[in-house]
Amino acid sequence: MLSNSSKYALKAVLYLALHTDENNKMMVKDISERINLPKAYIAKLLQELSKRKIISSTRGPKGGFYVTPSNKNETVMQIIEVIDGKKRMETCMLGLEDCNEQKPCPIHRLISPSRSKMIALLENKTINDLAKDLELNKTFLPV
Amino acid sequence: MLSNSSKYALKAVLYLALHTDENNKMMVKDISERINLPKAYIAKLLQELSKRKIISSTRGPKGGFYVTPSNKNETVMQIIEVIDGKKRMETCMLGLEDCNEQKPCPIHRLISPSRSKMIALLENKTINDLAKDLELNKTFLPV
DNA sequence: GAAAAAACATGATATTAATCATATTTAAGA
DNA sequence: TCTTAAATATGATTAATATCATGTTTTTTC
Repeated sequence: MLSNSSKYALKAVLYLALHTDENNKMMVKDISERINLPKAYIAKLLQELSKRKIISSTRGPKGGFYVTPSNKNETVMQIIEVIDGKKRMETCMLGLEDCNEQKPCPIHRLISPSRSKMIALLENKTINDLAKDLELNKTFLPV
Repeated sequence: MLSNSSKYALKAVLYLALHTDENNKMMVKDISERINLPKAYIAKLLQELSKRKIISSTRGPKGGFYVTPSNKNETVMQIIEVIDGKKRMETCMLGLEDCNEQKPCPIHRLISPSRSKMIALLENKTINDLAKDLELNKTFLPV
């Protein structure tokens, strides 16, 4: 469902949402240590997210990655789309090219409702929503 | 969600459910041509399914793969489990080892209900159910 | 304006999943 | 009982994904 990459990306963005802002940037070295994921790999992902304005960054000394209040309004699905591409989530579960409501594959009607629901939830959930839950200890992000 | 392998396996089993029985076996060469998937690959999958009694087979001349009425009572999830293993479907969407109801990851509560629903549906749906839909042209399995 | 510290861009390597190939075993039929 | 036709077992290759490495650009500070 999610690639390893988008799992890592989501973890990193949530970490940034909790621990950074315009005045408290964090460099990739520290992020990767804190969330316990490979530095070079996480770097590539964060660069991609930054290029697509899902998160923010500045180069040079005192630079680093951070998330602004505006960034926090990005949704979970937007992260997934940047990293995995739009298709991955929407493609037919049997991998059929022309599966649709009119010509459904054998499991389309069965699982489509649940999956659509899941996608809708991810599209409506913002980074801010998830960050708040973490702050209130309603959810957990172990390293 | 599903690996390529279990997609192929499900297609092949459904094809067998529609076109074979104890007296009408089909060899892997023909199956692969009909469903338009690589022969050697499909062979490996069918052998695994046969070993696990999800489908049936006999060797030698006039042999081949087939599904019995009993095989048709196997569920979609059983195919997935044989090919992908039990974990793939159930593992935390963020890949966290110790994510659970008591200590949920940031998206656990969000997507867990939809996913559980999906799994339950796959566990309760038999090959026979899906085969009937295909026979009635309620669903389609393009080659 | 030079030096250093950071992200950025690009490409290389390693690991895993997908695909293919082949020798072995079993069953049917002459 | 010999030959042939099928699945079976096993391993090799290829492709995709995950991971790592490094030179380039930008920004800060002195």
